[in-house]
Amino acid sequence: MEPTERKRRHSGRTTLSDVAREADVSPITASRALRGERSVAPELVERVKRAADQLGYVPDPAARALASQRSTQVPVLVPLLSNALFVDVLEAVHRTLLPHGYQMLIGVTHYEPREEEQLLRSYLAHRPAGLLLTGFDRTEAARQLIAASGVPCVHLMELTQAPGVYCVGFSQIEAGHAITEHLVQRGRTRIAFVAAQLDPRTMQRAEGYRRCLRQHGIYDARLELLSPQPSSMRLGGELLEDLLRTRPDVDAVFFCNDDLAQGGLLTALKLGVDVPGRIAVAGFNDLSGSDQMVPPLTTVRTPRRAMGEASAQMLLGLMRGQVPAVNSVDLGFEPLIRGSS
Amino acid sequence: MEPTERKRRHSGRTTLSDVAREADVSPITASRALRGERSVAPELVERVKRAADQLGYVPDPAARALASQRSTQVPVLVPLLSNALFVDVLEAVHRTLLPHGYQMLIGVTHYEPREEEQLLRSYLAHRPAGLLLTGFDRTEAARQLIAASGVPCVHLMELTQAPGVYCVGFSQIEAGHAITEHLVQRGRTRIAFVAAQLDPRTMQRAEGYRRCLRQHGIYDARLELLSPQPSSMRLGGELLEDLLRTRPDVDAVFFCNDDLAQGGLLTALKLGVDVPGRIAVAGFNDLSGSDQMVPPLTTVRTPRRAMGEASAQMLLGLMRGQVPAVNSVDLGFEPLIRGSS
DNA sequence: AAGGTGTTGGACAGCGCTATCCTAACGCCA
DNA sequence: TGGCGTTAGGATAGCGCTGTCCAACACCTT
Repeated sequence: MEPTERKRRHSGRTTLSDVAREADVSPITASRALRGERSVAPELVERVKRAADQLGYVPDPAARALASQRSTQVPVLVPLLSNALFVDVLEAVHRTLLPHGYQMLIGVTHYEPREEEQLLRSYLAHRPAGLLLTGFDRTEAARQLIAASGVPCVHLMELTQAPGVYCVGFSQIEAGHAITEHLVQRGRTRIAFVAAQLDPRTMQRAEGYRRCLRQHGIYDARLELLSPQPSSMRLGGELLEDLLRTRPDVDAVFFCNDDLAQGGLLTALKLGVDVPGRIAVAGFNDLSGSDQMVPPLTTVRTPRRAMGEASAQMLLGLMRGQVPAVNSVDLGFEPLIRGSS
Repeated sequence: MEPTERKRRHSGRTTLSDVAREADVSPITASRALRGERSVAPELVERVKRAADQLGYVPDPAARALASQRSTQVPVLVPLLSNALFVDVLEAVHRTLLPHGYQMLIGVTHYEPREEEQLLRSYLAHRPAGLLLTGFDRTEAARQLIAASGVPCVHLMELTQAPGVYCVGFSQIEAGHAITEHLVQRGRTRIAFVAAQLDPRTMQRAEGYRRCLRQHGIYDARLELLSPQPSSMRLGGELLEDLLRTRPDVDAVFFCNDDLAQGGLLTALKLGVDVPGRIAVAGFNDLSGSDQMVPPLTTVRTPRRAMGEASAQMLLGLMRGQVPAVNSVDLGFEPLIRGSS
């Protein structure tokens, strides 16, 4: 009996050795030629690439990850998928990473730092190439996990100047301030803030709202309507009804996002409340449909696709070992003044 | 010089061997104990599990994939992320697979069979544990890739009775038929079909629409308004305006999805067109906001979360090597009659 | 009691790739 | 021309896990 044939488990796939044999070089040279790592004679590179093409060679990511201690996976952790905001970010990230050979993995935290920590633990076991996280609201354990892993990491949606922390976003506070200021400029004095979900970024917008109204000396805490429930159009409508009933002198509302604002607008329409005559309405994020509302919704355009792309680009640099020119990329925002105010 | 220490590349992570040593068994026994594979004495299993817990052992997916020729990744290919429909499906799939240790990978095909084939090629190189695909519209090469890979595969959104093909969905044709029938029952005779994107499922709904109207002898091809552009609220509004101008006798519209229908409703509102008096409106999918419209949108509730969950469950079975009781799971649909008709 | 059958633990090798070290060849300068 | 630094290819040995075969043993049958 030939013991040599006993343990073949070869899967039949084309391996690097096949390519090397075809190109008549050693497997290591083939590996280096394909990765563009270290210098290999141009002629050999050419030969190897041709052989790989010809054999239809696709590197085995598992083997590669095992040998190099690094995969091509990039987990992206977002609070929700039911918010178009994050879906747009994800789409942009995905589109940016894919051509460079990186796989985006989606993780959903439901705004729960505990869940995020859990996800991090499991994703870090995959030896990810990089990491994209939403905001800065996480457990201390999570922070340590990330630091200890040494995996490059970029933060989305918010900004910080903390050293060694990379982030791409815009100032939620300033954005909240800007849209509130717009309502003030329209002559409104009883401006409400209506919010749901109450995640950190929502609360930063609230902070911008407060600062603005305090500057103008017209801040009134009773005009804040905060609900911990998940955001939805239905809830927006309900909150507007509440508001009109309990604070009848209100003359403007800043909804913390467009879901709520759209629901609010439609409810106003149903109730026959004149917008913007009786009450001006502003939203946040410029989600799909806001421009189609009746009247069209005043809101803040936030750079979600740009954030996705810029954060992915920054991460690509970090994964290559480059040090970015700046730690913090502010992509700004743009108030969109439309018919509802 | 000690040559033994020359090539240590150990990453510092806790490995199976560490666990085995701690539990005082061989690594293989530890492996089997943790996977529940083959029979291992209950006492040993207990000991190994305790050791693993204590050391915080997390198996290395790359090593596992390499050795077993099978990863824990499940690519899910959908046409778009910008449609809430698919996001809901993905969310449900994700939620179902995660507790079983499988990772969902998202692929976006943009309704292009070529792109799908490309994605399949790259994902299959990862030796996925399973595969979830949208519909049946793909290249022959893609079909062969899937078959040759031997990877379990479940199809979403549509149904077929083809042997050896697993699918979870509902009858798009019947759903299109049902909502059209409803408009007929409301006494409408000039019923238009307005569609965008024109993917296979949209065309199946069109087919249901046609069959229904032919049965009633009131089919008129000039009442079909088909646009290849991507679907959006804005486009829905534009198409409705078109329709009212060029087919002034129209008395009902079936929009192929709620995006378009919502845009149509808001445009009607803007133009002062009475819905449902002058024209009845129906949509498809019951997307978020449809119930908040003015008037609330008549539509078809489609089982997107259920499809995501059921397809993932079916795939879990297939990945375990089980043969499902049925190849084709019909989850049905539900017409939601609301104010717009 | 001898032989067959099923169960349980382990040794071994290898999945496909790359990090590390090594060596030979090449240039450069004084 | 000799010494030295630099470059390019290759040999070797894993990365951490599991498939395969084997051996030991318990249990049962005739």
